[in-house]
Amino acid sequence: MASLKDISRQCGVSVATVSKALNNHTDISEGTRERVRKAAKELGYSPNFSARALKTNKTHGIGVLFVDEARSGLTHDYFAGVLDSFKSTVEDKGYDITFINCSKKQPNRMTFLEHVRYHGFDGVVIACIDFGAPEVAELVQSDIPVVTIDHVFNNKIAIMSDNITGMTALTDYCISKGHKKIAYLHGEPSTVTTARLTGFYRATDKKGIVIPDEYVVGTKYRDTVGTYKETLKLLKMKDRPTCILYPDDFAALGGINAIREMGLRIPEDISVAGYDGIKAIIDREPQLTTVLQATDLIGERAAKKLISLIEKPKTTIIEQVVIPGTLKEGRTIADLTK
Amino acid sequence: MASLKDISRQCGVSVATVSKALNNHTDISEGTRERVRKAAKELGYSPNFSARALKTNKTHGIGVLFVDEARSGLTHDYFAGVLDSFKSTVEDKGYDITFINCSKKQPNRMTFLEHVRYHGFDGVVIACIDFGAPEVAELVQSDIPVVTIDHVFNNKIAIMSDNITGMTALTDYCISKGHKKIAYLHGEPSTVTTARLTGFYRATDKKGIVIPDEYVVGTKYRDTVGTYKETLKLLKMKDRPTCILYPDDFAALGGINAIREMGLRIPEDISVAGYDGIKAIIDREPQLTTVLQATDLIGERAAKKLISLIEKPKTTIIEQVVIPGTLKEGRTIADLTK
DNA sequence: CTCGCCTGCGCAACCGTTTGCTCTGATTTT
DNA sequence: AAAATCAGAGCAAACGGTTGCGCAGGCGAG
Repeated sequence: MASLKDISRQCGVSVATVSKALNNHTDISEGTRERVRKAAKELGYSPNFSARALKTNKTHGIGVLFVDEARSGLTHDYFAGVLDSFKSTVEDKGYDITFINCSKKQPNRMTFLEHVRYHGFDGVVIACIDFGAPEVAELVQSDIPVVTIDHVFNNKIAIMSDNITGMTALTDYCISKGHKKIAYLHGEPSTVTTARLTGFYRATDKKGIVIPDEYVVGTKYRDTVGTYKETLKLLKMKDRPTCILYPDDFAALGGINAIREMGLRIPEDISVAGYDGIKAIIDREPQLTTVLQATDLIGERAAKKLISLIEKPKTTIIEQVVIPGTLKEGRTIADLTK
Repeated sequence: MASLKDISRQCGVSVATVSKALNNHTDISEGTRERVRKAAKELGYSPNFSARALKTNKTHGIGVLFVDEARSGLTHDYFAGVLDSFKSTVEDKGYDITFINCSKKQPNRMTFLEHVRYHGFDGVVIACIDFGAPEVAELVQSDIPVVTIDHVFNNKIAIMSDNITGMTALTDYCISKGHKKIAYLHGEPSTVTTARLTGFYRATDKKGIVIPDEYVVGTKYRDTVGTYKETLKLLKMKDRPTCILYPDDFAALGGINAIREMGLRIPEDISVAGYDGIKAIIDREPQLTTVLQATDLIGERAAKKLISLIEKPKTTIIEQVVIPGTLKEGRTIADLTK
């Protein structure tokens, strides 16, 4: 690989001059600059990231921590959407993204923080992870600029999908269609789940609707087996609900299959709704009623906030940005008012 | 950040000794090694990736080029699956992955190859992209170790999902259920499409089944609008097919909706099948018959091949690895033989 | 004519690591 | 006892690029 030295030799100027010429410093004459540029092109010069980073202590690199229980969050539609949007936003601004290695199999693996320091990432975005893990806390509490998604840490920027309002809207919608016996299979305990439960009860409380405890059950996110089983239980109750809300669109499929298996129709016999707005699910008839999370906006805001924090740490406001979702009315909630 | 120099000062030994001690060179006494390790821990030493990379000319970094028409391939279930598996495999072996910047919005953006050289990636994996783009060709034909997925370049390693056999199996299955009038809405021209068309005709030819040309139509991948329209056309034909095969599971949804809209039942009135095996689709009743692509295996093989090419360039065989898919029998193909 | 300023470029240090070679003192071999 | 070997540690250059400072020459102004 051609280096600055090669160009300097070719042009008969110093390495410093070459560097300045290529970086558009003002103290280089137009003539020299052109000669240098030409030589660079001829020699196939390629700047060296490592050398530059070593000297400037800036990498223009962002570390990404998207970890699912199973593996990375890549196969998780919601997070894949967020990441996709995040990626394209930071790339537009000249940042590159690298995954923070989360392999457990490595002989002497680094902690997340160690890995970040090693690479010298300018900032980090975290999502879809066990936020309680000590390793995550260590990273978040370091001096590295960090933005978290869907989880709030003290004194750190967080981008939050508005789960409270979203769930309230969804529940309100069900109530407005005349449903009173609404069951809610929610996800495992987490920031997100808590918010949605809050939203759920906020809606029912406001209308004075009392939801029996056995209607509200925790199941795993993105798991059809759990929802299948719990749905069967709900359907076999003496006082069966008229409407079942699921942790997410995918998990809803388990419920839908259970309902069909019992010979019941959706929405005539039983109404259902999901959460997320996964295209592969809501595009299919009967269209699932759900709450569409604005993954594009979430990723974009996360990216912009993080870059701002990196480039203007003083003036960047540390805050929780809440991104609203939108109720997506499908055809799986029956109108009982007619 | 503490550096080797800090440790050397603390321990009263040279920087070289510290480096060797931490890297387990054999010419350092156990005593010194221990003292160094202790000091490193105390000072919170973190190795510097850039310095190391600069010196050794090795980054242990892999560049990833997963570009969709829309944006990255992250929201594409198939590629997300492949990438996820790829990621975890290389991470287990101590490699990190960074996306090759494909933003078009950057003022003076680098070409893919320039970006790869800049970062000094040890290798590159390419998928889900317009393989005809000159920039991609430039990258592939460089001296950088490269593995492509689902596309063959001359003299380069390629990991291929076995689309020929997969499609043959699917078509055979339809034929075995007594279907003769099989329509195939395939994707836009590409390596993958060509392979599947080959597979399709191989199956029909073998059984001496003649497929009218108007039964075979190109539509976009992962697009429900196109398949919706084309399905309506097929259904309105005088001699309507009994079975329609779609470019992929997601695109199949458009067809399914069109069929339902015409008041037809699946599979009683018309049979359908997809391709890919997207969980959010095939887990729903009636389960879509499809071909499950082995994303896990594809990603893993791509990773292992690439790492082998990086670490043992001499002995690594340049070949096309073909990964079979599996027919997933759902409930959307009617049995006409009974 | 002299002074000061501006323009254009080079000097040299430095970023943190790695590694081949050298040096020293001790131990083993003959 | 002299020579050869060896373990353990340091020296110093090198990787490629950046940047504050200094310096020379040309110019206009006083």
